[in-house]
Amino acid sequence: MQKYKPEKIEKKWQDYWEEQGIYKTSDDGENSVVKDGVKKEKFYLLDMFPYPSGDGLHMGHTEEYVATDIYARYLRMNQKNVLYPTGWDAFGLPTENYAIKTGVHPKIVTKKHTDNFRRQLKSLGVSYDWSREIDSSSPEYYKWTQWFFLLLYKNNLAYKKKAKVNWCESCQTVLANEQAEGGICERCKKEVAQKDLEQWFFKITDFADDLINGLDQVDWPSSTVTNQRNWIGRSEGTMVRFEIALAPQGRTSSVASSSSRNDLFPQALEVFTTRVDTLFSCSFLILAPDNLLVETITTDEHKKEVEKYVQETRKKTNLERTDLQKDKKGVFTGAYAINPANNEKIPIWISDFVLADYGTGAVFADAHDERDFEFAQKYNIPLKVSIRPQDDELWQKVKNLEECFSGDGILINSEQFDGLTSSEARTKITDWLIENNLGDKKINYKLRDWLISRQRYWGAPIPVVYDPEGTAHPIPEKYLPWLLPTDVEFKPTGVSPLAKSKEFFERTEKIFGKGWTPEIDTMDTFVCSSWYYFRFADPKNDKEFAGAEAIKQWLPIDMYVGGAEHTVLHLMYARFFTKVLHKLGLINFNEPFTKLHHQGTILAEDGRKMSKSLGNVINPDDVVKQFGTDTLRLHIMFLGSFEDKKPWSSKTILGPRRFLEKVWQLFEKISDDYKDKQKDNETLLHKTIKKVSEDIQSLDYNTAISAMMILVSDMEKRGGVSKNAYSTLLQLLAPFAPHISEELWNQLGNTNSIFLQKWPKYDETKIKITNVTIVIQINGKVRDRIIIPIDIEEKEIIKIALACPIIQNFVGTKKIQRTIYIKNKLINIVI
RNA sequence: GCCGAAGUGGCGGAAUUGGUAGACGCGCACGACUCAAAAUCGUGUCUCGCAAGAGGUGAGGGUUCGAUUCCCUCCUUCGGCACCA
Repeated sequence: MQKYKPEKIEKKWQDYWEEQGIYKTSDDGENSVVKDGVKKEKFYLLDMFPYPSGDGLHMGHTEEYVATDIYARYLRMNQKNVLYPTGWDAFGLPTENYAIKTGVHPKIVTKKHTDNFRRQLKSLGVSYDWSREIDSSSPEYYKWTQWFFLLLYKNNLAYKKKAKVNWCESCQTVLANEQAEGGICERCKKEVAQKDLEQWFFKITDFADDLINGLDQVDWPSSTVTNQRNWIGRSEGTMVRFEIALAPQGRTSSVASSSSRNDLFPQALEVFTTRVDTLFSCSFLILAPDNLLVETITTDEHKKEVEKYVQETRKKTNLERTDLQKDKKGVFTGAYAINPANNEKIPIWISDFVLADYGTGAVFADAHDERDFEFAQKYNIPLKVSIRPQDDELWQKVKNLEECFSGDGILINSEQFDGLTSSEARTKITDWLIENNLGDKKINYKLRDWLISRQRYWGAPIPVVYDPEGTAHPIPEKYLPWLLPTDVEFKPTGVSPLAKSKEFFERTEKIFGKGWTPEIDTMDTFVCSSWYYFRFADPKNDKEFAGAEAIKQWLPIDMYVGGAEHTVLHLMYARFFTKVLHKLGLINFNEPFTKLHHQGTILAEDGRKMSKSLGNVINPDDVVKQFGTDTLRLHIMFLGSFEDKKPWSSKTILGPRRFLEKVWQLFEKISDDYKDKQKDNETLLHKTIKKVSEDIQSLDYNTAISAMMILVSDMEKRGGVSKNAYSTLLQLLAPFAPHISEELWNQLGNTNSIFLQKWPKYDETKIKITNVTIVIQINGKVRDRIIIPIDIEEKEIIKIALACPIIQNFVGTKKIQRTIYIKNKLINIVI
């Protein structure tokens, strides 16, 4: 037999599997029916489809796809009908930037990159069903992305409004949040400002509660569930109405002189709070500078100062505005409000630590909030307390306003509510406010509607046109796909590149009439990735985004795998789309991803992140070339637990390679002339079948590999192995190292692929052991071990244990206080 | 600051309804083979100790016959959110 040379066998079997259609999923027919007529159980296994970057596949991809591939192969060998597809999340900014730099069209760049990704994936032996490949930048795909936009629009879930966006003055373009991290433009390193623009939004906030409730039904990592909950940020509280006290000498000229303004003058202002128990100590109100009420309520006397402050905050960048270190500044408006709890007249201030777009853009302030406390001290606003902490020492300080107490406690200075606990008071005060028409229960969310407009080229055009009056009209479905024009300049000019397309505008006028113009923004690429998992069920359908039957057969996804870094947004958006479809009665489930796993990051050998700038990136292609695909697959799974981050090691990869060499060498030692039954260690073999099967199901691939290593070492030591036992070993190894397993399987004389075999079953009777090692402890310390037949009773064990010389030494004449016996495990003698 | 995850040999990591800590792999040491080296094989490898034994899973306490595992306090690292009233 020749030496193990992976480069000679791997390509061969990859081609063979593809020719034989081993990975192909069929919706019906042979593949989904077992011989006896029983329908195979479906399993939809999905990787987050990759963005095909110019760097090619990195180690994180490799880890993820090899892990799911092992799972897919295991499922198929267990007679599951598996849908395991992939495709390309191909729209996006890096490709567009590359086009700007080089002048090469993004379509050509994308083709180049996806070709490379596909080649790499195939060389890793990943068993995707390539007949279902999708590309989100192809018209066949984005036709349906646009269809989804129209669906949302028709159901009042898509709307246009003015919104603040990140604007880089130097680049003359809008930036995505990721490009404006820390308020600095990624490209020119200059500060990013806020700018108001008309933008399209999806009404994801309508589904806030559904998105929270659904989290109870899914089997996801708890940290991801928590992150989603925090992101939605549901908080229950109370809306309190404060009457505005008209200051008679105040707003004379500008407000009073304008009669229309006078009519509009607000009677009351609403404030959201989760701490209504502190209402009696409320000493002032603070509004966000961009709250629309600011202009109306400010008195002439304070007008100048307020305007100056508002101007200043408008100029601030995001970075400055959220800088916590800076102390809180604000100005008095001259206006007053009435505290509904005690009818006290309290001043209204403005400050930019109050956010305009959360709650009502106004807060009530008191001594029981750190920020309010600090603010009041700075501007000498008188405070009082209404919550008494348990701790007396703390109470002395709080009472004298030396320290802020923001926890729950007992109410004081709160009239009929005195003596209640904070949580009791929150209910009772709210009820009282409702009875007196002074407030309401209210639930607030941090979640905002999803801004999907992008002033970019490489994305799906928003299917909207404007009539000559500027009113938006959805494009009728029959004109989809609403094609992305090709006659554009990529160089950033401050407007969407589509604005420069002659063809695009001519097309619009031709179809809709003179003076009609197209929407020139494209959609956020997250829109494309919010529904792609439906498309795999029916990727060639040109009548629907996916046929109802196909959806029914395959969805929801049984296991979804991808990195933990972008999952809050992507998973949220994808769940939102599913919930929309469910609400509209188009599907009968409301969570798309039943089970979710995140792979841990593969760090560089030095423990840092792999990055081009650090020069510590390992390219999977190089590893395949040097060691072979099977070794790479085994090694990356053997590095550690799938969900933990772990450093790459170019040294320890020798271990898995040696292991495969041993498996290869072992072929020479197959002998059916031996009395195989005696030769094989059947207990170990069946234990290994059990261990590997269980570990694959829980993605504990590292320990599964370790179990196979133990089995192979044992076979080696015995100097021979039966063909049966060796065949079983190859079957266990096949999902992990498919090429070598298929090769050796073939050399055994099998004509069928190993992947058409049934997964080995273990025999419970062969695992059953007759002798066990019992640990003898004295006072909880291990002193000796004895091997005895299984299931011996305690009395018997004590007798045997006490007969051991070592134990006798320890016990001597001391009295035995008690003994603890754990059957077939240990005996602990307490003296 | 808040939320979450994690801290185990020289290194990557095993082990949890509380029951033999360090599986498996790398590295290292010694031995075999070799003119030699590589490769391969064998033996050993938590620390201290000749040994008997003692100590040991980030630190300190607690519960228990027994704690890497459960509880409390603290430290460190990583990830996410970041003035959300």
